[in-house]
Amino acid sequence: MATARRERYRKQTREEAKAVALTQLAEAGTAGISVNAIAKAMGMTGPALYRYFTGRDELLTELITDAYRDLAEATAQAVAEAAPADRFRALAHAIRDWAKEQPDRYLLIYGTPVPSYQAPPETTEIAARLMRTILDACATLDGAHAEQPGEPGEPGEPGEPVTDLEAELARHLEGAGPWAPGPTSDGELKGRALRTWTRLHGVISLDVQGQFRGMGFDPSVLFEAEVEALIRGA
Amino acid sequence: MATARRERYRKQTREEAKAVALTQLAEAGTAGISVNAIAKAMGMTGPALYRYFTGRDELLTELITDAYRDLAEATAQAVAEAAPADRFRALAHAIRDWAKEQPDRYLLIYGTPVPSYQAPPETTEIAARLMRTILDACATLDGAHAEQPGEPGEPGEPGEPVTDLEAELARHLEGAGPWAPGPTSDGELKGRALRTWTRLHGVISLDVQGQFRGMGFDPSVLFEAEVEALIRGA
DNA sequence: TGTACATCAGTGAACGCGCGTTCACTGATGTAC
DNA sequence: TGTACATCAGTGAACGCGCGTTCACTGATGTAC
Repeated sequence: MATARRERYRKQTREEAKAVALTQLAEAGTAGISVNAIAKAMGMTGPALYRYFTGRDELLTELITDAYRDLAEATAQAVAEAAPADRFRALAHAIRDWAKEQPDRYLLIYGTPVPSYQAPPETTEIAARLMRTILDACATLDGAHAEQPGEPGEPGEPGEPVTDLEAELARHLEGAGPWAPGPTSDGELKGRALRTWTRLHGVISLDVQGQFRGMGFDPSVLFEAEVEALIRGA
Repeated sequence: MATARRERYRKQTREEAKAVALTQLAEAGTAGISVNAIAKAMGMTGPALYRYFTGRDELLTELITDAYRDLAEATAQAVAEAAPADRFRALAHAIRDWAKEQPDRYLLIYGTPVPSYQAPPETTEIAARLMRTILDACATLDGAHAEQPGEPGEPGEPGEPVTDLEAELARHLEGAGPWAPGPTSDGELKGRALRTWTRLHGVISLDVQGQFRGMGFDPSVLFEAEVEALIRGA
């Protein structure tokens, strides 16, 4: 079918538009992403882009979901490829590496939310995928048992539907008491995952935002210290 | 002098403008802060505001430095008022409380940086004041000695010039090796302060950005856990 | 292989809008004698 | 207390700009016979 070629071109143009949008994001932030400017950069006029996106919001949404998916996939893959004992470290470094390579995309999803922009529910679902990978990685840490659905040995299988993380978290947390210091209860595991998330985000986001600039120390050393502290179970 | 009254009105108008700007910040983010709209909300025309600010950038800068100062002062005061044993907890809660009360101002200074906006050096200096308070609070933790200039007993004395934190940090870090696990060396103290900063920021920023929404757990419990972990020296 | 028709990509003009900023000007408020 | 002058606050018109989005239209690319 010749229609397939047309379809391919279509996809290609969409991708190009998003790529240009990302450079605008890097240069001028979310507010700097402009339909007209993207079109111009691609050598066409503004309205042409409306053949590919219903409007600016759809483009933005696409950028966001892409970023979530990208990060989740990169992380899941890194974890899957690592030896069992290295899984947690692999997780941490995968997230940080991704963020450092594409700071603007990281901030797009984990930075200050775009005001008056409501993310579609789809977004939350993809975001949960990363959380799931973190959970699995935490389960590989010493003493943690592995009764998670989706065996920790193969974390983040792509096709598998994401379990209802929210409800799961809620259940475990109210069941075991919040982060009870008992020996690796379920609540403990969830707490670990959450703390992993927040701590990694703490170092990564401040680093990526340039808040460490001029402070005369190596952010990656600080990051390493946090990772080891997490492994130590602190 | 009648001139004093005029001066007072002037200051008052500036403050009102900034207050309106803050509501705009809350509603539409940094990009939503508009000179014309602020003026209209105050019942005057756009150009009138140019009697009070040289332009939009000065207004923005003022908002940012105000936020830094406000947070630093609130924190320093809370620490100073606390009993020695409670200083660290007081620090942590002061920062979080401030952020939760004024999420937009917190994100203004510790969120995604305004693109193409260069903060004046003055900003860094004020930001260092908070870091200084954190350092002092960390020094009150078990085993830490207190040879910091500006006695930890009275942290954050307002008038005192901020010591060159950057150089200080660099010196200590290269001197003692980065966060050597020795018993409360200077490097260790600095590492603690940094980790305190990044961890608190991790929980606070994600919370304030609404990333925990719908996850079915109480963010303040997570925060508490992090504070206690920091005190435990983990 | 050729022709008739449908679908799609892209253009150019136009819409209303709000932005930051400048400029010349009017009144009001202050100061000095 | 009254008058002459200087300073300041605020207005209204105008500048150029870029934005998202719509609309009618032209060509090109595909499909069906």
